[in-house]
Amino acid sequence: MEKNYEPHNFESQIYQNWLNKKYFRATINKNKKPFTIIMPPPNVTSKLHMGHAFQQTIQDIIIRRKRMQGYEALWLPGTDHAAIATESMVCKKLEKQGLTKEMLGREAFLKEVNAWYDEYKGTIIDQFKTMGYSCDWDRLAFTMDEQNNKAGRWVFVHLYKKGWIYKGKRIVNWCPHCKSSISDAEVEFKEVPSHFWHLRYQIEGTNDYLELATTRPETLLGDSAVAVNPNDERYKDLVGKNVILPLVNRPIPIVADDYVEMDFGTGVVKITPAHDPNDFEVGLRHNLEVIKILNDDATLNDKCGKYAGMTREQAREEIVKDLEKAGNLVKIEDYSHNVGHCERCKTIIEPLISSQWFVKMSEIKKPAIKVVEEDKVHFVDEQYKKTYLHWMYNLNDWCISRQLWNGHRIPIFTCQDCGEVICEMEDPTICPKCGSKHLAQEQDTLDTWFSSALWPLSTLGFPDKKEDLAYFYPTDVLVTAREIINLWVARMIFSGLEYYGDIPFRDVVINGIVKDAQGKKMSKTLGNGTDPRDVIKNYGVDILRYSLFNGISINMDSKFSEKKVELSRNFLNKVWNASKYVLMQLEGKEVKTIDKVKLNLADKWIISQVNDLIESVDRKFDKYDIGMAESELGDFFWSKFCDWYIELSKTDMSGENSEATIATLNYVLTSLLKLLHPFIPFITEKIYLELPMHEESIVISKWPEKVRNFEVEEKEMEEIMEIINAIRNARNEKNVPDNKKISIEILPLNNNKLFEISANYIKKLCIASDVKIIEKEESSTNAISLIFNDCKVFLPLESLVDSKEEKGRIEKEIEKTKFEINRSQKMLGNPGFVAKAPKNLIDAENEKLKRNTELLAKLEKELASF
RNA sequence: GGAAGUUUAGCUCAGCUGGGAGAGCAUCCGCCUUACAAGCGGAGGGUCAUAGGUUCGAGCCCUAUAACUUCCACCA
Repeated sequence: MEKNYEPHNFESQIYQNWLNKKYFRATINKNKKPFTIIMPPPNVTSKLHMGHAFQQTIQDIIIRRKRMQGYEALWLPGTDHAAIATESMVCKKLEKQGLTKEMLGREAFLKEVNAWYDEYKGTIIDQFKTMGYSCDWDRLAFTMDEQNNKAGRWVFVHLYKKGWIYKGKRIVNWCPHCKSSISDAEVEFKEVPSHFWHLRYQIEGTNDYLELATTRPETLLGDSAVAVNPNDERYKDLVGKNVILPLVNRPIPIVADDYVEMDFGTGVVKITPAHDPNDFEVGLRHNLEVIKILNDDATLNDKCGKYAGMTREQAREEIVKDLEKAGNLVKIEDYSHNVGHCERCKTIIEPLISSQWFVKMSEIKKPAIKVVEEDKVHFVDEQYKKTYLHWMYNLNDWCISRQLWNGHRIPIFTCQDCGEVICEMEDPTICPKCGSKHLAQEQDTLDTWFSSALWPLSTLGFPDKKEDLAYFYPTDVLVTAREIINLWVARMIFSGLEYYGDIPFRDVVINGIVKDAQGKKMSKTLGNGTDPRDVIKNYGVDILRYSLFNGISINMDSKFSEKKVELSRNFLNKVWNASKYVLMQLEGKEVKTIDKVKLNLADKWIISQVNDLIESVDRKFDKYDIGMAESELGDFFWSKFCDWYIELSKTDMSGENSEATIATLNYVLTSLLKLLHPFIPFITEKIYLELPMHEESIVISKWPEKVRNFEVEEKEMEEIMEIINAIRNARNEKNVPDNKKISIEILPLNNNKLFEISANYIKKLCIASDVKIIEKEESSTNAISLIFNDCKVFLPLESLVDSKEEKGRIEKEIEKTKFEINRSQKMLGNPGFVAKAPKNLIDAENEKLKRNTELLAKLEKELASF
């Protein structure tokens, strides 16, 4: 093995070998249980960022352990076509050439889009491979590939025939500049200073007025009601009456609706169903007329009389003037509020009514609610179960049509001659009703989430390949982000249930966000992000992977910093060096398994510790607490294995029973490498293959299992460790530098054999020239004495010993012990505690009391000798 | 506006069904001890956000408050 840890020398080489050996390939294997993860597909044109590195590595860690545990482990990768983002990028590119998509036409435009995909496709996949991800690359999927198209078509036809797809009206975000509807995600809300215009409408048949406030007086022309809260005492009597809409002199009703907040404004709202999403909803509930008053470019249309042709800004000005003249304007207040802007052109968007396609949700959502309520689909973080259910209970019909060209075109054809609507698996060429060949397909495409919702099904071959589906589906765990619980997770659940009759996954893990060192979200515009590609370049993949998880909970947001990368580098370097040491010890020796040798005390201790570790790490893994599992492994490796065991083993290595130590070193290192492998796959493989006993690759090696514990020896070793700590402490207190050896005398009071066995451990770790086991106490005037329950330790430090100081030290020990005794006595004297506390706690407390009482006696006797 | 999360050492975070406040980094002291100075040994450092409550016992459970973060909605 090379002297220094140089990850770049072997990481990519090792990965290539894994690919060649097809370790990540998963096929139906009746002798194994499957374990499946479907990757949430990253945008096909994206580049690796910290969010990917974090989320995908979580999955790699999970799947690698399962593979080692003997499951047929499938991690199925894929990419997303990201319709909106791509369409907007391609449009921008065209714009630079002075073109628009309309100038190209649909077909040519889609060619451009595909060229764009081809150009960027693969970058993100290559970067995932660099990260060491153990995906079955043969199954790489794309949300626009054939299987997905087919699944989408199947589902659409299925829903259509069931009568669950329909065309309806809805308010969309309309950009008057782009002359297109845009999705909610493309709307930027910005705080804009404006006014609150207080208006008064005359109540029909009276001289009374109703006062209301609005930020958009120009939409008054499209008003079809005013609304108040049904519980509002001020207006209760007016509900059902009419007011006269000023300027147009049209009577409109006063309706009662919960949407209105009593203590906002005057508690009265004008309702414009055609130009406000909330008003539209109110309109539906009260069956109100929908009056569209705007053209596509946001000028007022011909229904607006003298205002027709004005822009919305001009109209606002004119209408306010006219209202003032007519005596309907009460006052103008300053008011600033959020206004939606087009992300691309920054124009203020206009909510407009238009025709859209919908999926009826009332039936399809029912089983999806049930499986989560019953935890058949289990959100590992309970809080998200609430998020999900809250959304599902209030779920309205799903608008699936988008006015984009990129994406899955809605497979509905209308006969231009007889009006017959056709929706089948194959594109029709003639009308089945009238035989006409004049068929027109819908222009709109489907919401990206429509196909994403089928991801676990389509990637496994739905609706065709029933075998893979039967074996790998339902998948085991979904790892995804908080903000798409409703958009994606929910839709996969009802889709799986409706189209295949089973849940798509059993566990849902929602991962946190990786933020910068200050706790700010990493963003391109802020430029505060760390690029994982830079970390890989400078430190290697394992170090990046390790740094992402050390000491964090994956469900919470974490902070990433260069500092953490350095700490990780230090750890991996430690792993390298410790392994190098172990390999040196094993070289040229016959290495036996630990059940074939007579183990030393330290060997038994570390073996017990490793077995506890395996249990604990497994427990954490099973709770998806992988950040904590990593930290525990790191701590164990560094402190228990390196600082304690390797140091202790050095004394046994030079003894006659070194074969046990060799066996133990081999066993412990092998186990630790395997446990660490899911986190840091490359370095562990590199070292593993150097070990004398190894399988073909650590990737397919067997995950460690608990073998045996040595309870007695574990306790004994820990007692010795406690003594070692106390001696080291005394050395430092007396300022004895580490380059000066001391001599140590031990007077056993109990278990004499233990001290004979351990003398060399103490000698080595306390930097002693010799450790003498004595039978009788000698004069202690020139020695420091340390009192334990089972022994006394003397450090004859001659001139450094000050009998006054020694007396003080013993007195301090006595104080401490008395305090402990007092504490125990108080607790045990408390009738409430004795009556209510669990028995094991009371027993433990009694035991402590006993030991401390004995210790106190010894200490007091020691003090008396001064 | 609605909901959720966080608040523990100077920093980053652990702390299991309530039962003596932990780790790493940083700081200070001492060491080139034959795997590792990117290292080894040791030490100091905390009113567990605040105020109440439940309990024999609260970092943990309940109530309120504050600050920060996130998600959803976008409100006349």
